[in-house]
Amino acid sequence: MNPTPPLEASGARTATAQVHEAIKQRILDGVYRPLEFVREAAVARELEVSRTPVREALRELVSEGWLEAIPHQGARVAEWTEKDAREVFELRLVLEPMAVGLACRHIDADTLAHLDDLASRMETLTESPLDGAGHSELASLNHEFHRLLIQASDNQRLAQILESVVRTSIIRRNFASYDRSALKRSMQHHREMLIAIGAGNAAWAENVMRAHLLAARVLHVTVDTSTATSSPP
Amino acid sequence: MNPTPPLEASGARTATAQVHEAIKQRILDGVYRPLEFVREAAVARELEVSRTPVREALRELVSEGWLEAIPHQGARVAEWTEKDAREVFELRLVLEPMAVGLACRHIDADTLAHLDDLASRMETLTESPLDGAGHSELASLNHEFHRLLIQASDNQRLAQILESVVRTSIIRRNFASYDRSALKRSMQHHREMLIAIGAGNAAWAENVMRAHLLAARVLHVTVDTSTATSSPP
DNA sequence: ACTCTTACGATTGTATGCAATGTAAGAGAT
DNA sequence: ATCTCTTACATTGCATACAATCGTAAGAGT
Repeated sequence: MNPTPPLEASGARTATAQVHEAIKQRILDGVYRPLEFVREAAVARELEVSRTPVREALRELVSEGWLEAIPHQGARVAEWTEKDAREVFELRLVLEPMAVGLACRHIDADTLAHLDDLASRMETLTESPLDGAGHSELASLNHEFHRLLIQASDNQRLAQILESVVRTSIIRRNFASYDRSALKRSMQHHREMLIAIGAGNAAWAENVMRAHLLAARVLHVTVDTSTATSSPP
Repeated sequence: MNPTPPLEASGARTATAQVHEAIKQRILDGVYRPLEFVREAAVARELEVSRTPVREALRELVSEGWLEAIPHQGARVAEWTEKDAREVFELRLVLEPMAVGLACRHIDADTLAHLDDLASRMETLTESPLDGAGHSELASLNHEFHRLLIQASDNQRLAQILESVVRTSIIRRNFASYDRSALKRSMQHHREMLIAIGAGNAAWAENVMRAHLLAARVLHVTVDTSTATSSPP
């Protein structure tokens, strides 16, 4: 699924993997801001390792798109532009429907039950007004819902691509801009997708996913409706 | 006076970049075979550098999917299974039509002319019987055609994803299994796509691309089942 | 005031030594 | 013979020292 950081039991990983995680977390937390350089020596000092594992972690993060490398100058946090947001949405709009379509053929009962549970917990959350922590938990559950759905597609490459594409955009995504009706509609989409998948109706599930993403896009960015891509037959 | 991005286009690249290229070439050439470990010390000796740039190049190649890393054991050439082939085809079948669809809106006259030239050269090649070198050149032109089309989509992430996805499958792809009619049909697809793009008809172009890929899959699946066994010496 | 040169400091790039880890062969016991 | 434990070896993981390179700012010359 995620090939780059060698995934092991979270106790005895290598130093490189730990540094990798730590830097990624700092980017997500906004400690390192866009266009800011991540200095090898500074990270090494703070995490109490040598520069070697830091360098290797930085190279990996560059390959994953978190940082951009400038030879002999260093690695800095990738900037997030309007064009990036558009690119990611275009990709999600094609890949996530593909994922649910494939999931219709491969999903097992346990996964479906897990997804159902996640959907229920999100619905419960949205029944009362949300504070900051509520928004944060909702975002977390939502991310897990989409991640699990993607895994169920049984296409490792698709899963890896989507994971990386979605995670880079997740930084500035939350539900703060959702009003009550938008929230309820979003939850409804989740529920409807599960029903379509349970019925083995791929086309239904795919189109609900497209509606789900397009509805979210309206809230997150200013949309040029002419950039819509046609759906496969 | 030199606004050109300081990327590795120059001849005086870093040792890491050179090692990266060298190893990639050896994988493509079959010097390193699937599941074979690429040893740091051996590569360092042969390329006359230390283990450090080799290690960094290996990490990058792992992130790009050329190798798989096993902690404390090394990096080995990723295996290519039937499932891999299926996954890649599923992705191309969705992403390449998307790319041509987007290209319909963003493409410029120069690129279109370049594509036209590539299509013509391929057609010329297929008019006479092909030897090994001919197949190789056709494959090269074909790869360049698809690459250029993908670039024209003006979606950098899509381009990067497709480049990596297609590259890993290109190793075992050639036109040796194409009979005369299949070759001509393939060339016809290229030509028709360019006409559809020139007319700005995205749906047309997308569907020709799907047909193009599905037609190719039929031939490659046949090839795969007959040559799936392990290799000679 | 302006431009070009140059020296310096900061940072990355590379080499090498040593520690940690996994693999496999062999000795000893059952 | 088979199993287990030990041990030696090959390889990766990490730390440190040194070299190469870039950006900057001071200074000479015009």
